[in-house]
Amino acid sequence: MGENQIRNEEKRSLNFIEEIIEEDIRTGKNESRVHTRFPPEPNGYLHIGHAKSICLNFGLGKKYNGKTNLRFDDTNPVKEDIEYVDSIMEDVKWLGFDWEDRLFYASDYFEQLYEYALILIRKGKAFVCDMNAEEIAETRGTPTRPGIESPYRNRTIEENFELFSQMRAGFFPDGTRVLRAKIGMNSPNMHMRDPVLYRILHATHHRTGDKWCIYPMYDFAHGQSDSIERITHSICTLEFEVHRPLYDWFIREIGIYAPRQIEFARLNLSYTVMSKRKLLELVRDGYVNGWDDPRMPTVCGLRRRGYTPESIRNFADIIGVAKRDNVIDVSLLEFCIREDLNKRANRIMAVLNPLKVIIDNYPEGLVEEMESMNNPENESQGKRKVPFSKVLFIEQEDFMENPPGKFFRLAPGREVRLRSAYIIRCENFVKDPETEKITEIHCTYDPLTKSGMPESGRKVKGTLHWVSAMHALKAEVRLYERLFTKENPDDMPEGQTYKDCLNPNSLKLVTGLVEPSALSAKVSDKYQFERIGYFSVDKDSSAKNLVFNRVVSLKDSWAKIEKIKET
RNA sequence: UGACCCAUGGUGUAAUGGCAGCACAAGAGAUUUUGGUUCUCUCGGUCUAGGUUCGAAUCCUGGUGGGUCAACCA
Repeated sequence: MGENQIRNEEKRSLNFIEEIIEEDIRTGKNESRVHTRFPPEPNGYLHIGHAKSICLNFGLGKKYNGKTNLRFDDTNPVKEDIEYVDSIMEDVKWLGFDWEDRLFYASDYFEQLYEYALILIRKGKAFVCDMNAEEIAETRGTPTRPGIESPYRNRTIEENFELFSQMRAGFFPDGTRVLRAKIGMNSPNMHMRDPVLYRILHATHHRTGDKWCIYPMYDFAHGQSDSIERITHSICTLEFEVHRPLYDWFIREIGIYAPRQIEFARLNLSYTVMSKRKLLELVRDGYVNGWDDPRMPTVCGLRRRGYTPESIRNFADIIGVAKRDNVIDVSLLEFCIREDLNKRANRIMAVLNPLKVIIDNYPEGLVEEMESMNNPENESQGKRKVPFSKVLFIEQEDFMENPPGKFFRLAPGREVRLRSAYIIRCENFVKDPETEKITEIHCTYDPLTKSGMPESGRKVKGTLHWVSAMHALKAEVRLYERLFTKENPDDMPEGQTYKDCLNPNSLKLVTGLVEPSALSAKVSDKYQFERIGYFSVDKDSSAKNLVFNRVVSLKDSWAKIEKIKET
């Protein structure tokens, strides 16, 4: 253990949750144990906001030598499904976290929760209410006006026992009765006004089947589940702050172990929506192609897009944790994946918008294998051979007939370097007289400038990527952009919704030409297409039909210059 | 016309009564066989009014602004 190492560990500031935890450890609370949990409801797919919570909870468990449970809060059988349970487990694992043998379900505790309800009834702290949902809502009052007590509030303990067991036994149809806490109707906190504890739901649960026809409300299950699991720090988002007094009331009245709830601000990302409802609509109404569409902020969407778990974990780390509302700039997420892939992704050459180049003085039929670095950032990733021949393709954008001042690429009479190959000079070009489109460029190459030769060191302004026409592979390339054109799609002018700012260009399909080494590409392999961006092999890809998703473009200072000129 | 929470550069986050720092973004330059990467530099901030204090982003009070809460959803 060197001194330097100790010095390096020094002084990384703590977030407010870590401060609380370290204080609890210091004072010996819970025998200085740290035990967190990630408690999703299996009614949808996880998104980047959940990823923040997962990284937080599992990260804290790891950091303080504690444990982290995965618990499904599955108290509403009509909305939940095993499909979601499976996808959530897959996503948590993929993100790099392990709940070991601690996979739990709130439904595991239904019997225990029922017992807790009985305790409250016995203490005269809960009653069966015969009002329907509408009546309960009407008598709840408003935040500024107290509610009205239920006429069933003063039933005897015996009567409540009888009715509640009949509820469980299936005597009553859905919605006819509920079990309510008896707290009062005057609290300024709406959640404290005789809240519903149990409702009748003759529905098949994905785990308990038809065993139950009454189900606990989330509020009656969540805190007690944490208590049963001896969670020390129940970390949740801000909107549950007002629920905390109710959880505390349950814990106190039932007389069980009390976890400490800490609330933090949920993640918002610019140019995206995060609510389950909106995400569902995007999928259901066909604005995207499923939950794992690479434009979706879902974990499976990001994965398919080509984001790595490391980049997402790093993102979660960088954005921090606090209590104030926040909107993180997507460019930070993009920074994280570029940083990761820059170090790791092999480079290959691909041309997305091909323009034919003929090297007039290059021998007909000759093919040279050009050696190229897989990753200049990391020599250990090795080298590969790229075939070069007389007819090539470069990008349309890399040639201009009348280039402006700062254009460093190919133009009549100008020289450029072909990456890992020769320096070439544009001698002339062919233009379609009707469309004015340039169809073909004629160049000469300088044989002494082959990559690695002494003459190759000659200064030229630009370096272009290219593919050999006779060797190039066709590939379907899916170019993604942000899904929305507005920074905050949730905040639209009167009469408009987030759907009014969907980006019509969020997906552009092109057929590109890639160098032949791409033939070995396997699903989810990551590449940098030199000078273009990072790409990930889509699950639709096969040797016959290569499919690449653009994860993110490279930073492009030339595009910036051009953009400034436009405006 | 309630309760609770929050307020630091464009964005996010530090500073725990003692020099307002870091990252992203933006801008300038250097390097570069990727207009990438890397490096250097610049721009720019404590919501407001009082109070406490030798000293306040930090503590107190008022204001202002934002958020959350009125499912038999979670």
